[in-house]
Amino acid sequence: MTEYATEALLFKALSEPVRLRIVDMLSCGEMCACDLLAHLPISQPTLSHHMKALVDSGLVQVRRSASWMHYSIDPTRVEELGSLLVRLTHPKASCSCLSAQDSDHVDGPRNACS
Amino acid sequence: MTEYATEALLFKALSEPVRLRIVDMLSCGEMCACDLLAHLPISQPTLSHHMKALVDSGLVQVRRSASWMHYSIDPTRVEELGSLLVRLTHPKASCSCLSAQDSDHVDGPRNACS
DNA sequence: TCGTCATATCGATATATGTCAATATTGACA
DNA sequence: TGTCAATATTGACATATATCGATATGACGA
Repeated sequence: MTEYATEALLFKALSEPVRLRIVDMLSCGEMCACDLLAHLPISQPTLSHHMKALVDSGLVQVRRSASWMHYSIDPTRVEELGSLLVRLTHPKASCSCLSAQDSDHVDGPRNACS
Repeated sequence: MTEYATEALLFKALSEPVRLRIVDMLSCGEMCACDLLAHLPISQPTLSHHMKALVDSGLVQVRRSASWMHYSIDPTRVEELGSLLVRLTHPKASCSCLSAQDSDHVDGPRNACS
């Protein structure tokens, strides 16, 4: 499962309503933390917590100007997430279940169910 | 935040490494629970738990044949998620922070930070 | 009807995380 | 250096959820 842990973090970053709203707000351009805070029903520490999650995921970039933190969406990273979504869901020739290495099960495939 | 809660559930469904791997396995075609279980290092109740999460999100469809549950990806729902990602991250004319209705803050925008 | 197999649910537990108040840190400026 | 504003961190708490063993349900065949 190790190989999927990193990729799951990208989706996890967007799995909270607050963070989804923040991303939506950032989609119209760079915003500083104080402006985000002014339009969100959350406390300052909570905003800081969520911004850290978004920045850690790489989906959001941060630029410091004096005391202000300016956040913006990283289009490259978003594009990567889109590609990941396609890669994970689009039909492929070889099934990944055959190449999975970290399964505790060592027995082969059972008789196929109808 | 209510408006984003439903959409966040789609990303939440993909925010766990196990579920991401399951989706990857399903991307090559329909699989039954027993086959998924045979290739995953998790217990049967845990698999059932994760499949319920995926089916509830709508990203995975289920088809019953006798005692077997056959799971497959719903391409339509995946497409919706892709569109959602674009909609949330792509630059737009009107910033959603101006139209947000469920903020506890009633004061207007502060002085813009540099 | 009985037994078996596939899957779902229950109950319990551990971990993760969202949230806030309080406090610390950082940078700008006098 | 001292103060202030913006942001980060800490500590505490509540909730969510991932996980498993045990058990229940449901379908099929003998």
